[in-house]
Amino acid sequence: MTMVASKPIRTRRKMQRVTIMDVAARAELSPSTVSLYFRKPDAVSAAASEAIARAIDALDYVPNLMAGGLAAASSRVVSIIVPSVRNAFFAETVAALQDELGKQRLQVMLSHTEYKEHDEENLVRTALSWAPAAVVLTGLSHSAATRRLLHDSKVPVVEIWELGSPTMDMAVGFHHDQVGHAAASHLLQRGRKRLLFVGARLHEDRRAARRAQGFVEAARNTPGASAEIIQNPAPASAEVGAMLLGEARLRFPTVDGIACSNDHIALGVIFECQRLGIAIPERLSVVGFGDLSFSAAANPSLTTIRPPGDLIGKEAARLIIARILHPDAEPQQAVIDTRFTLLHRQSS
Amino acid sequence: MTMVASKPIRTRRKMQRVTIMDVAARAELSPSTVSLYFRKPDAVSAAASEAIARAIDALDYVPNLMAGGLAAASSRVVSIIVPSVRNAFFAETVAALQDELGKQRLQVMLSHTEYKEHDEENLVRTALSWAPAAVVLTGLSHSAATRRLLHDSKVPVVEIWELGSPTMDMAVGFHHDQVGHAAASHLLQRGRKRLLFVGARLHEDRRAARRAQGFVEAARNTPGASAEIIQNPAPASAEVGAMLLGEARLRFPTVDGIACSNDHIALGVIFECQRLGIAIPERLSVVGFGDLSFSAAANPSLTTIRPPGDLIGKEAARLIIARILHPDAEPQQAVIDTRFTLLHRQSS
DNA sequence: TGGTTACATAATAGCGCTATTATCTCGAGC
DNA sequence: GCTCGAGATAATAGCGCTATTATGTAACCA
Repeated sequence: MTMVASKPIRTRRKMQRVTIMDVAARAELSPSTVSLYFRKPDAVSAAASEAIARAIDALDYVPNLMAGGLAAASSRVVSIIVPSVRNAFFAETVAALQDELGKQRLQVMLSHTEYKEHDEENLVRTALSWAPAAVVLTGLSHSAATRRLLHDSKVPVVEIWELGSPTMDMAVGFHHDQVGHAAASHLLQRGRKRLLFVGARLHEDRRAARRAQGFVEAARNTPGASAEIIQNPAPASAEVGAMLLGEARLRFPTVDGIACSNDHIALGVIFECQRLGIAIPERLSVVGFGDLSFSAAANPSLTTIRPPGDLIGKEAARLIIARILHPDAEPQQAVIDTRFTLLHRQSS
Repeated sequence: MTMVASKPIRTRRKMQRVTIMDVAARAELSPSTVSLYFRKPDAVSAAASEAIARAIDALDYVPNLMAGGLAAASSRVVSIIVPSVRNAFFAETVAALQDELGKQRLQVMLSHTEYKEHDEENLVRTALSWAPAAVVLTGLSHSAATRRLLHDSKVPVVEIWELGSPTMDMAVGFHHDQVGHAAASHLLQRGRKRLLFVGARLHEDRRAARRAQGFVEAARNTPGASAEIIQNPAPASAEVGAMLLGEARLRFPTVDGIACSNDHIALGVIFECQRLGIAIPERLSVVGFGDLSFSAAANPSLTTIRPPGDLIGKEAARLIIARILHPDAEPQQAVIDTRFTLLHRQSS
C-alpha cells in the first residue's frame, strides 16, 4: 500500500486583482508581448497594440512597478534629499525637478535632512533600497559612508545648490562665496564702507555661512572698508531680521550697508527701519538673498540676489534624464554653474 | 548514442551586490531568519540578532524594498499628490507629512497636478503602481475614474486642505467658505460696509473660489453691506495684488474693506496703498489669507487667516499611521476639521 | 528554389524578498 | 523517562514582471 502524497494546500498570498497575464489572456497574446508593449511600444504590431490597449482598458489594469523594478533591477524613481521643502528655495527646485522628471515618467521620492547632516546616511541607505534611477543631494558635504554607499551602488548622483571642490558625480548650482562677494562689491560700489552681514542659522546652513564668508573677504580686500557678521540661531524670518537690526544698531552704530542671509531677514530689516525712521537707501543700503515673491513689491523694493532655484531643478533633471537615456556614454563629470543674478532695486 | 542536452548558458541579469542570502550565509543562519530580523526583531534570539547585525555591517547590506514590497504585496510608500510644492501652503503640509511619516520609516512619493485636475487620474494610476500604503490627495474634487481606481485598490485615502460633502475615505482640512465668512464678519465688525474680495487664479483654485463665495454670502446676509469680487487669472503674487488694487480703485472707489485670496495679494495691496497714500486701516481695512512668513512683520502688520498647513500634514500622517498599524479595525470614516485662525493685526 | 533577413511573438528563468508551513530544540509537567 | 508545547530557526513556494533566448512568419535577394 502506498501513501499518496497530498500536495500541501497553501493559502494564497494576497495579490493583485489584475496582472499582466490577465491582460495577455484577454488580448490573446503572451505576457511577453504585453510587457514589450509597455517598454518598447514600437516593437509591437499595430494590431497587437490595439488589442492590448483594449484589454488594459477593459480590465482596468494597473502595472505593478515593484515587480517590474525587481525584474529589471532598476526603478524609475529619483530620490531627492533636501533640507526641507518648507524652505522656498528647495521647494522651487523640487517642484522643477518633479515637473521635468514627471514628463519622463520618473517618480520623485522625497526625504528631508532637516539640516541634520548625520541623518543623511540613513536617508541615502533607504533611498538606495529602491534601486533608484538617480539620487539628488543638497550641498557638497557628505559623510564618507554616504559617499561610499553611493559610489558602490553606481547610481547617478547629482549634488545641487552648491558648487565647490569635491564633487561625487554631477553637480548643479553656484558658488556661495561668490554671492557674498557680489553683495559686498555692490555695496562698496554704492559708496558703503561699514558693512554688515546679517544671518540666521549660519551654524547649520553651511551655504549661508559661505555667503557670509565671501562677503567678509571681499570687504577685507578693499582699503577703507570693514565688514562684520551678526547672526541668530533661529530659522530665518522677518521677525529675526527686525530683531537683528536692533542688535546691529547697538553693536555697530556706524553701519551703512547690510547684506542679509536671505530676503526674509532683509524684509524684517526694512520693516524695522521704517518703524525707526531710518531712511533706506539714504542712510542704509540693504541687500537680500533669494528674490522671494514679496521682494520686488516691498517698499522700498529690495535689492537682492536671485538664486536660480528653478534652473537648478531643471538642469539637474536634464542631467539625470541624459544619463538614463545614455547609460553607456562615458560618465563625464558634469558640473553646471547656474550662476546667480544681483537685482538692483531701491533698497541700495 | 545519446545526446547530452547541454543546458543553455544565459548571461545573468544584473543584480544586487549583496542580498539577504549573503547576510544569512555570513551569519550562519537561514534567509528566513534574517528576513524575520527586519520585520519582527523580537522574534529573533539575541545571539542571532547580533550575528545578523554584524553580517549586515560587514557586508554593507542594503535591503531591496522592491523585492520586499512585491513579496509582501504592499510597500511602505505614501503617495502625496498636491497642486505644487511651489505653493508655501502645500510645501508646509508636505514637509509635515514627510517628517511624521519618516519617523515610521514610510517613504513619501510626491506628484504635482499643477492645478490640472484631469491629470490627477494618471498620477493616481501611477501612484497605485507602487502598491502604496496610503494615498494623499488635495481637495475633494476628483473624477469618477479616480474614485473608482482608489476604491477598487482598497488603499487608505486621505483628502487634505478641504472639507465638504463627499469624502472618499478620510479627510483633514477646513471649510473654505467659513474662511470667507470669517473674513467678511471681521471686516463688518470693524465697521466696514463696502467689501471687496481680491483674488488670483480663482478659476483654477477652487478653494480660493469657495473662500470668495463664503465672503460674498456673508456680506449679502448683512443689511447695508455689499461685497464684490475682482480677480486676475495669474498666479498669486504681490505684483498682482498691487495691480488689482489699482483696478479696484477705478471700479469700486468706495470700497473700505478688502479680503485677499492670500497674503501675497494682500502684501501687494498694502504696498500699493503706501505708494498711493491710502491709510491702512483708517481708510481701508485689509485681511489676507495664509499668514506667510512676512505677514506679521509687514508695516502695517497684516490681519490674516492662518490655515493650519502643518497641522493638516500632522493629522493626515496620524490617520495614515493609525490605519496602517490597525488595518483590521473597522474603517471608520475619519474627518478632521482643523479649523483656522483669524489673526487680528494692524491692517484692519 | 533555397537561403538569408527582418520582424513579430512566445517560452523560459529568474529578480530578492516574504508569508506560510515545517522542523528542531529544550525545558516543564506528569 | 516521556510527552507536550513554546520558542527559535529553516524550508518552500511564490509575488508580477522583465531580459534573454528561441521560434515562427513574411519579405527579399540571388
